[in-house]
Amino acid sequence: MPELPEVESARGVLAGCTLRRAIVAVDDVDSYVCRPHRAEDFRDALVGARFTGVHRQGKSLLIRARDDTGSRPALGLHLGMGGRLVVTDADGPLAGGDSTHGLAGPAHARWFRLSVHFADGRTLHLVDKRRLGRAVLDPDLSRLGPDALDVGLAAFRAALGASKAPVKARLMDQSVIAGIGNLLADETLWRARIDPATPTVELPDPAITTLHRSMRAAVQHALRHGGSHTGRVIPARVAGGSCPRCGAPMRRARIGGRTTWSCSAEQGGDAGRG
DNA sequence: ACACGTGTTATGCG
DNA sequence: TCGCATAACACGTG
Repeated sequence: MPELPEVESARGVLAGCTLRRAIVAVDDVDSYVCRPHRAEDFRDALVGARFTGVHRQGKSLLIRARDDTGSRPALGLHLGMGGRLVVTDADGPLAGGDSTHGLAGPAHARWFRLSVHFADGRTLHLVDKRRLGRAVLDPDLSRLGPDALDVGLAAFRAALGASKAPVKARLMDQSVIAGIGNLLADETLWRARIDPATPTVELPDPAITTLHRSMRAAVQHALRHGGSHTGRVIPARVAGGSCPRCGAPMRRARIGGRTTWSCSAEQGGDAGRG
């Protein structure tokens, strides 16, 4: 699930349920997800501290921590392809829990990759079946581009640059714009009526403006409606699907290494160019 | 059984 | 060296 909207709601869970509580134990059970993993690393860094704030850039989370004497290493979390954050207390899921998935229950403990226990009985779990998520200390976010949620038009245009790469690959490149994944990229380009295979350098100024507006609209829509999967073109990303706007057949391709769906009429050929 | 996937990174090619 | 495309990672799901 995790693209920008899902990570933003995870940020809300952290900010609402985990701040200012003393950390009494840390289970960094999965040395593949928790990196670098030297024994006791996460415990030494966090036990005795409290989370003081949560920052999100793109799909990355940075959780600042401190104790009575000063700052501690920050905890960096990335949800990968399917990770989630869940907070529980003695009565069960408190936040981030999902009634359909029920990821907080004991039956799902095998997918807990990192757990942070607080003095008041709450526990934060990183739940990740696929183990493509990551937990690190003092993460380096310097290679991330501007966040898709608040990047302005001028910065957006500058970030895209005059690349020969397909515009969809540029949108998904986290060092260009942070937060856009496969679904949001398809939704953005569909809203803008731009062929995802168009070399970025061939996009005229008006198309860049449209693309910027469409990206922000796609992200805002996903934030308000509960996730990247709520996009308007997402249901059409199936074999035999048709464009929700014009009814033309949807076309499947592989761009930037990811399955890509676009409208064969509105996003074909020179649409959005010239 | 087999292909696929809402992500990131290392490797390979021109 | 630069920039882009692909493979690899891990594992549940259809």
